[in-house]
Amino acid sequence: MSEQNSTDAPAHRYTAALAASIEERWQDRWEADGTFHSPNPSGPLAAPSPGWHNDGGTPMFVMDMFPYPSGAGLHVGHPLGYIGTDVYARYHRMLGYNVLHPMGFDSFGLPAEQYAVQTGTHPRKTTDENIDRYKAQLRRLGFGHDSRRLLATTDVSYYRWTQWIFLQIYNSWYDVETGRARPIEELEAQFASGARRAATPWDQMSRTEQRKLIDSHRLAYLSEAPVNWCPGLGTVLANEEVTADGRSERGNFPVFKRRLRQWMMRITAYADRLADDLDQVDWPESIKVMQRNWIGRSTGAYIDFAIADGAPKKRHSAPNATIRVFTTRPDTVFGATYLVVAPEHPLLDAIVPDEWPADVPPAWKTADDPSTAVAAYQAQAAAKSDIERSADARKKTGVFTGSYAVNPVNGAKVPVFVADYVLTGYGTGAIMAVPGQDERDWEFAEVFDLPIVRTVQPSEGFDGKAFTGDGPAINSGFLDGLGVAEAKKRIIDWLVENDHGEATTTYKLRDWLFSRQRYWGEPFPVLYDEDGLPVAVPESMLPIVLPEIDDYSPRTFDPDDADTDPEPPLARADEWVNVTLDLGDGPKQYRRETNTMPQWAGSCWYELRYLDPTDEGEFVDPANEQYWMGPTAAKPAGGVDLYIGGVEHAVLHLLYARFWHKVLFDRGHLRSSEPFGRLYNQGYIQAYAYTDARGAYVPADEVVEQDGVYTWHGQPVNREYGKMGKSLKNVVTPDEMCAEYGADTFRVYEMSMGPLDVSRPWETRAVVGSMRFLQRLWRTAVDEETGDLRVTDDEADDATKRLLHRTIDGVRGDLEGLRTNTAVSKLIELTNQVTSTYSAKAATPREVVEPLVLMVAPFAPHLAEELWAKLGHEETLTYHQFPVADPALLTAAEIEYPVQVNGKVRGRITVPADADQAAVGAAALAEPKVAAFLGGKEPRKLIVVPGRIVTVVV
RNA sequence: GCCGGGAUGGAGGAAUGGCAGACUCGGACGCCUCAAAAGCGUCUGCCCGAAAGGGCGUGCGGGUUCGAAUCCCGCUCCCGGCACCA
Repeated sequence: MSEQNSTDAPAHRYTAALAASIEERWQDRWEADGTFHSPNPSGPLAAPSPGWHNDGGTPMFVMDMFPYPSGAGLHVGHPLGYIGTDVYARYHRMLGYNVLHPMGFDSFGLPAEQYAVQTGTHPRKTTDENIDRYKAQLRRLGFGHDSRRLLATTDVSYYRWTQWIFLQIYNSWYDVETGRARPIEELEAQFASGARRAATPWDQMSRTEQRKLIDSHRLAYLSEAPVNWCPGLGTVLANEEVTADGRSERGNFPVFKRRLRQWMMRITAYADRLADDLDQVDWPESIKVMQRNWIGRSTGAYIDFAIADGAPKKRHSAPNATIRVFTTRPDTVFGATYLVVAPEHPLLDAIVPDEWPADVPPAWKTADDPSTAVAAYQAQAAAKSDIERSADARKKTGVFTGSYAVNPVNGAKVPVFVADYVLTGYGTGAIMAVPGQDERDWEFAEVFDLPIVRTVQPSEGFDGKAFTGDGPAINSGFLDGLGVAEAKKRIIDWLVENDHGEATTTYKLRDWLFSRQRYWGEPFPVLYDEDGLPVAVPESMLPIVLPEIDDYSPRTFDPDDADTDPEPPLARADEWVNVTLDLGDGPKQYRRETNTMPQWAGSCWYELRYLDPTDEGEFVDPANEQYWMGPTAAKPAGGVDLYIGGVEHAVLHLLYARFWHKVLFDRGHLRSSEPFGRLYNQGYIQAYAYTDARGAYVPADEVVEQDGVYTWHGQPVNREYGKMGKSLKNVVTPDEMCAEYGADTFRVYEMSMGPLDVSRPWETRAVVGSMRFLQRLWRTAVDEETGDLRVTDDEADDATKRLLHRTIDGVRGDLEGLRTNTAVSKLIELTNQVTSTYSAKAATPREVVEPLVLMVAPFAPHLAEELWAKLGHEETLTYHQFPVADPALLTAAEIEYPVQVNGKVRGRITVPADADQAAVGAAALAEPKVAAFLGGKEPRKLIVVPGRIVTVVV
């Protein structure tokens, strides 16, 4: 040992270097032994595994929202949830559960494709490199993932099943009668047999007409949908990719709303079940609320308003002369003083007369004739982007159509307006306006000086305009005096009896636009025949593999030329696109679908593939799905036992995945009816970022703070709080933390920062606290100078033993509830107690060290394995039983009670734990300071809370 | 505007009707060291006080209770979601 080294830390202190060697060794051993392999009941992964409970262990499936493998790699925020699930999974292995804990990659996506467009590098290459990097980063953190189940959505062996599931959806229709999806052949059989009727009898339709009819019922269907089309980029864009002034976020090109033929998924068919089945899953209430709001179910009624005769020159016959409105307040129909239809309403053309009718207020005549006025307004509305519409929100605009309708309850002639505050996509795209009970209608009525009739008596003291509360009906004929709920029932009965409407339910949820003009996505297993009609690729021809191409960019156009059509990159792969295939009726020419699926597709079902990742015959073996995800008493809809991820996926991913799961359930492929039985949202780790005087970001790790002032190289900087990001120069990576402290320290730190579901700032300098904890723990069992075990078989002292058992009890409860931060603090307390009691002695009692090591194992698995081995155990502790508390040791022999006098603690007494309340009370009154307050008098009240406190009231 | 969540020391947080501030960072002082780092120990909510001790204190104002960070009523501010959905 050299002179300089002699003053260094002791040779066997738990340092980052020692941690690194321990961690690498155990990671190698776990991998070699297949420690975290979870056997399936059936199939290729059914081989037995070490420590597995083949005879009655309860299955438990724990997983994370899998990452997109970005080029930037992981920062310290990403693993928070992964560590949480790993702690939970390791803990449950030690409780005897059969735990499945996999990981994977959501690897289709735009960044790799954009990089490919810029550099010509195949997205596959970029993606694979990024995945390798992520794997290395994840391995360094010591996760107990079953490595055999690692999957990537870009693997052909994975996406062939994504395509297969698409075919299941495509080949299904939703039977409203039975409330579930059924094979499309059964629908065709119903039409063919006459059990179900179409407008034209089945046998009088051409084969093409028949196919179009069937196609219109599929759960995956082609539709002309308005989308954001950006000719300059050659692609359609998501709403999030369009700026407030209607241009592309990337490139700043104009974006046009265009109706294009796109694939849609009929998620709306499942609206009720997606809303109702939330009652069967254990999710945060806030997420359930967000999903319910997104689905947006509201109950009300359709009411039909006939167009009044007379004014229009064009004559109409039923049903075109009727405007059907949707309302949640049919009880207010007596106050409907006008109608409003959306600018896109299909009936608009038919009801607009050639001339203004007589007696129209001059202010309503915004043009020479009604059709000019309406056309101008329609053009103006069409030019507005969604964002502009909402920016103008509440400023009511519209024009009179020149047409009148008849209120069915009182025969009143009411004007029909067109206005953009009525949305075309919701309800019927038409409303009855009741300004007395609706704030928006009131505002519009003020603009056009329309009559306002109250139909609900406002509550006393009400001084607003529209009254939306409950109250007795007024001015409402036979409804007068009824409350809102009762009035609704009565008016709906009346509407039905008189054939003017019916009760109904509407939803905000829209069908899901499912195609993208991208290269790096799953190809659709769809062909077009010579009639241009879609034909499913037979299952036997899957997978449809992405073709190799030279140029990954879509064709671009003159940015201002809206009348162009997207040409996806795949459209240029001529040999791939144009094929001759025999689908059973002889070789024919087909053209392949050249759109690809959105990135959501792969994440819609990955939890299922984890169960059987190597199965080549099925997407998942039913026996495996039943075992890991089948319904149980505690989990009525089945699904993953714990799914942890960020709240940003509250709606889209979680709703789409539930939808696919339910289709597969309906089609008999699954026993679970929900994919995720329990969901938990971890918080975000955020960070401070610093800007200099010019507003440029400076490296956060070079900023120093003194007395609340932040400076960078001497110049003052401004502090912001938010995300971690490369451009913000505040990224801290787990790699850095592992190098500086070790993976175990990093894991402990992330678990101790606070509750898992709360967002909080990252603070590198605080990580050392977790390092110190592990160092102390190491030192209780290992001599820092010699590296020898310093453990004795002597009995531990009573106080330490009792604390140990209280800790066991507390840590079990905390881990069950995912309260990792309080679990860690309890382990630190116990370690501190052991340190202060035994560090000066020759050795620490084994009966304390062993359970402490086992309890630390879920958090710091490498260190725990190392100590466990040093303690003489040859087997991994992964499947060793978690310590069990001895109830006899959970309470102290004596209890110290604080004694309050009038709410303030004035003294303390120590009594035997088994003392009865009277004895505790007597001891409290005898305490000198308490007695002084009493001054010899009897207390007015004496309250003994067993085990807690004594309160005296004088 | 509507819906949801939140506010506790210098910082992260603990306590869900019973001793507010566990545990951790930071800070002060000390030990060890030639020295520094690491490590270890003591103290660390605020105010008065040399100390003993006392007073105040969980965003603000009320209330219930022997007792409230915790329950109830009324506000303020912050974060997230939705946003003309009839």
